[in-house]
Amino acid sequence: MPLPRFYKLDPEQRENLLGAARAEMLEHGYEGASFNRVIERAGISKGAMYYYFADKADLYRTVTEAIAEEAMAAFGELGPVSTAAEYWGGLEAMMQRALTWITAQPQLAEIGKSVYANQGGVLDALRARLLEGVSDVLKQGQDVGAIRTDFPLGLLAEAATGMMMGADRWFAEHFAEMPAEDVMRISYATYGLLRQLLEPPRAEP
Amino acid sequence: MPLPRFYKLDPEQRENLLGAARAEMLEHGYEGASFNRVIERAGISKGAMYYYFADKADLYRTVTEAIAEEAMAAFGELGPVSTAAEYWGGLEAMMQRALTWITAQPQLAEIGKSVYANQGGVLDALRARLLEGVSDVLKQGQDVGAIRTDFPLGLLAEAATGMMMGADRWFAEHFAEMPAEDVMRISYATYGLLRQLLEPPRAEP
DNA sequence: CCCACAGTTCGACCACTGGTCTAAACGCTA
DNA sequence: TAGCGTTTAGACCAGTGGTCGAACTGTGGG
Repeated sequence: MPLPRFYKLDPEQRENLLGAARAEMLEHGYEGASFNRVIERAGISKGAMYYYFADKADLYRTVTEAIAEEAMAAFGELGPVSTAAEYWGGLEAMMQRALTWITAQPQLAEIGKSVYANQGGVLDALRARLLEGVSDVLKQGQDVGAIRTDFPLGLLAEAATGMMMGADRWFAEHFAEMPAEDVMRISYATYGLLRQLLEPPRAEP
Repeated sequence: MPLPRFYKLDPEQRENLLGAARAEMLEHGYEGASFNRVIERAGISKGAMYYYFADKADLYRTVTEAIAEEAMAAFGELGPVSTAAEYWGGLEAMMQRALTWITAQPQLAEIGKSVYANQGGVLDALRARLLEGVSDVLKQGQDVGAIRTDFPLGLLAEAATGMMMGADRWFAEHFAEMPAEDVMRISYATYGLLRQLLEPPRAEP
């Protein structure tokens, strides 16, 4: 997080700094973003930047966390559910909201995905929080018998997230060359795939 | 791939160059590896290096492809199968071999995973080949009725790979603090999870 | 009034990165 | 030995993230 002084800065300047960093990341992606260019963009000196942020990672982390916050807000909450059917309905709606946000903000989503892909880097904490969010949702499902309990919760969360990321990658690569109705149909079916992965196993016949 | 001249180099020197690059990548990971250090390690001049490799990406790609080759060889083939039961047996053995290799070569595996995580970078071609391999194995399963056919093959491959990567991440984070028998049990159960994801859906009761 | 002092800003500078380019050394054939 | 393509060496380049001392600001006290 930024040094405490940063929060004593007038909001306009704060927005300016973070905005410059965000613009840079949108244009060049997380990896390609240049600290020096951010400084140039913000019209501030290097010394000043380092006066407010510990280092490059600090700045980027701050921006990325803000994006994650926006995403979370857009995805919304599951809300209270008391039956498995309600749960799956709520989850479907949530996934729908997520999908809408992702397609509306493809660049932001790209940054989000780089958080997920990142391993051992500065975004680890953020990644952990994301998976905690998923775990929480799954936990809710377990409480109403919608989600299987025969696996460690964290493992389920990782597996489910990984699966959805994989599916997302496939869609990103193919949805351009597909009729819209196929996209809809298959993406809905993929939700079914997720559900099948997470539901308690049916008894053997 | 390296410039053609590289293959006219005497094998010892070839091994030296690739070895230096590999050592550097093992020590610092794919992202952290420095081209200049590789040159230093190899005891060769920069001009010579650029004489044999187009650029940094070229060198790293070559090394990574070699590692992928080794991994593929270690995983082995599924072999001919004619029933679903045989298929799942063969796949289990294959996953077992993969797991063994990964735990024996954790650093190499780490590089392999960074290939998977990578998006839009120099490793894209390699990533595509990996998924093609997975697709081939799934295709074999479809032919004997072991793998569902109600999804595009590529999507299944991405989803399955993503799920396993997620699971792997969980194991990497938890297996240190777990009794070995739990690791075995859960990892075997995870294989069941994969199978459940990929098998044709059972008819509704 | 002005001086001291903390808080803030500036940009020159540093070590390092991947990449380019000239020039010399080498091996070979004529 | 002269000439020619191949190979090697390393100075050099722009760009990177990061450091640092000097300069500027505003404020409170003697």
